[in-house]
Amino acid sequence: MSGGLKKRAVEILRRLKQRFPDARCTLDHRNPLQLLVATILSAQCTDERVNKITPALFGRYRSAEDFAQADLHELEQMIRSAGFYRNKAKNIRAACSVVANHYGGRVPDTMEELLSLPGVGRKTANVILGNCFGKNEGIVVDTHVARISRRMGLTRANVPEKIERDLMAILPREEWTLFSHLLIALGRSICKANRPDCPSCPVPDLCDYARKEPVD
DNA sequence: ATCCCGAGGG
DNA sequence: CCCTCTGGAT
Repeated sequence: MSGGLKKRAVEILRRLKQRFPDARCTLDHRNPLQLLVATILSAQCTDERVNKITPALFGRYRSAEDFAQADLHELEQMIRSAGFYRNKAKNIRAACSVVANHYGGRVPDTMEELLSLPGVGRKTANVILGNCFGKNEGIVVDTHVARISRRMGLTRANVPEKIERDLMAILPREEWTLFSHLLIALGRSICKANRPDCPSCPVPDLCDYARKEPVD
């Protein structure tokens, strides 16, 4: 059973909150539309790079309709440095076109509606629901969350959907959004992909990886 | 070389 | 399950 696992997860959460009291969404945005665009841009690309692009982008395109009518080539050039720019430009324009034409210019606030937008998967939908609408419909599973959850023994799964389900089963729902931000903060600073700095980690005693891979 | 808050398609 | 799409930072 997962009774012990739940307690462990809650303790991990408690200590991470102490260590990263300011953990939050690091993508710059002022409204759901901007977060939608920024999140599409963030695929396989750091938030810092997305944040370098968005000021000019949001100055040039101010509404879903603006994005929907964007010249594809111009949009591509503006987001070039985020990588996958052709797909992303197409997805931004297509998603905003649906928002403009089918949702009256407002980004929808349900999982089902968000998933119906082209270029929006579970991950992007969770980011928007959690950070714009205060909803915990699921847990954002990015590469950090996936890697750390496995290292800590909170899941053994590899597929993001399965990892998400495992995490949802052991974490209090009201903490789902914060949990992602905390693990991402930990992943960027300490629990990195190649050389995790276990001695600096606030939860090495609760982590399978730290216990069997003692550093130095 | 490896990694970055992915999604869609085969 | 696999693959592709892309560029910049380290």
